[in-house]
Amino acid sequence: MVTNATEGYTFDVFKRHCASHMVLDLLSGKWTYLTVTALRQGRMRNAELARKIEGISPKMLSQTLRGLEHDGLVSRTVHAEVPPRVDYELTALGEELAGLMDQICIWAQNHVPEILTHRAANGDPEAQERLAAAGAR
Amino acid sequence: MVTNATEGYTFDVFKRHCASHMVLDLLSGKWTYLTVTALRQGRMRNAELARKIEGISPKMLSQTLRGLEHDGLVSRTVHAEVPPRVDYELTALGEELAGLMDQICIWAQNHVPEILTHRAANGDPEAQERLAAAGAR
DNA sequence: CGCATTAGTAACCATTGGGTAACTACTTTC
DNA sequence: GAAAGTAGTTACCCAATGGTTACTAATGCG
Repeated sequence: MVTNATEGYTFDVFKRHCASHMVLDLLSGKWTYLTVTALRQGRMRNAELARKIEGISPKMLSQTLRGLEHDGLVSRTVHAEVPPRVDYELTALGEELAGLMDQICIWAQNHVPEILTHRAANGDPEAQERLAAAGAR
Repeated sequence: MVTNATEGYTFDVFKRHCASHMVLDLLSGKWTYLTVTALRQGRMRNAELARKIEGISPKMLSQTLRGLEHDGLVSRTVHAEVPPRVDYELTALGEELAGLMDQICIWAQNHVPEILTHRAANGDPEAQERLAAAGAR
């Protein structure tokens, strides 16, 4: 159980119906992580994001950005120009979260070999292939 | 693009088919986060975890633990006793990740009010209710 | 014998998340 | 007048995720 520093809230992440289950919403979703991380590099347009995040469909990019905007992590600015220009930027709140997410990203990148080794040892064929490919290089 | 410190790997999280997409696998999944965080408090048995993580079904607990074990983040020890006793513990690798996840968890807890305010402003009825309930306290 | 306890797994179903493709709206340029 | 470029949305479909329920195995205890 944790007591919130600023307000008087008392809650426990492990309980259902607890507001901090929003954590899960923030982290889940296949594209949230990549989108937030991409925006760390600064303000970007829809098409730029689509190009950067390989494999994201227009629908999911839009949906993910809408979600982040909803939570106040990303701001969306429409410029009155032709052709239209819309850009997205992390808010201060978003920046904070992005920093933490980036830590995990860096950690993961540095431990890819270890995790692959574990997976391969447990019989994961994809991990075995990847390891073999990396070893051959 | 990031170059791995220990090996010679070069990869980019934003590319598909990149090994660091494992990040996503680690973070996604409704229960991974809670399970890892729960295990930060030390070695635990199946039933203890089930009690702690409110709402998790036996199936999902088992599946989540199996996944974490697969990746080498959690170790599973079976004791030759009757009734059977099995306990789970974070490995060194798991501990590291758990620490980072906890940062995000703490951040989220501290910013619940802000995020709820944003959501409420964007017309989210659940957020409006929660805010009203918190205000009344 | 039969029940209780622990730690599951298996089968089945409902929900949701995500992908694909097609379509809109607006204006400048050819 | 038609095409191109920008930023989307909508409809439709499939696959993955997760929930529910029922079942197993092993053994000590009354």
